Amino acid sequence: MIDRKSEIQQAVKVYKALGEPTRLKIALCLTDEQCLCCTDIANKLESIAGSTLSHHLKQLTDCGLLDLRKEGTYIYYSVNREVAQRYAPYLLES
Amino acid sequence: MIDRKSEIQQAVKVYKALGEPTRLKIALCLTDEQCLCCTDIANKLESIAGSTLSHHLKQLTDCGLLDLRKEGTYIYYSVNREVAQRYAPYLLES
DNA sequence: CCTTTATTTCTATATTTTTAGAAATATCAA
DNA sequence: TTGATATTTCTAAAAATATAGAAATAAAGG
Repeated sequence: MIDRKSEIQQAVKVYKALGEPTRLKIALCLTDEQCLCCTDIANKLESIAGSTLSHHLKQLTDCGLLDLRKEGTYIYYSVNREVAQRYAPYLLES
Repeated sequence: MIDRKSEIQQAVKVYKALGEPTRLKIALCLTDEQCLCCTDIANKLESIAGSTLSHHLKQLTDCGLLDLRKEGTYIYYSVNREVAQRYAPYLLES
């Protein structure tokens, strides 16, 4: 049972997550590349501290926009297509 | 000629505008009601200062998400369906 | 012209967010 | 166990944002 209020709250979280250039870039490069780990993503962005990236990835996963899969020491991130489709299908164009 | 970079910049602006509860509510009530003036919108939100509302409406129009039409002393706002469709069709659900 | 109403701009304050260094945790491999 | 790499958490500082009061602007009507 998802009520209107909590749905709006998720929408706010998703849009807040995407409303920051670094995080939008992360989301866009994950839709291109399907699945990347933290270090791969860091390499795609000019220069970013690991702790900063971790913080951004947390926001993107907390709102449901990214899924993650742990594999040994690595964590692979990918876009949750259902959430993207609902709130920001723009991400899935290309 | 819209290049990739400025397109991403607009996307960031749109998502930043929607990533704040008051502004998302404004956008949602405009998609419901088609067209409202400042004062109408203020009445739909529990309590908000005129100056604050003005600030939010500016952000929503600057990113292209809202259109406005001046009529005498009044300014009527409405959702730009093209922009909403592109970046956040969620707004147009009903 | 004066008054009223609608809206914006200016200014200041409080809150949130972004950023990254340093230390901590986790997993793997030697 | 030790060492190396991946990632997170803690902490603090700098920057951005949200909010609203007060003054300013704009349009309409008397």
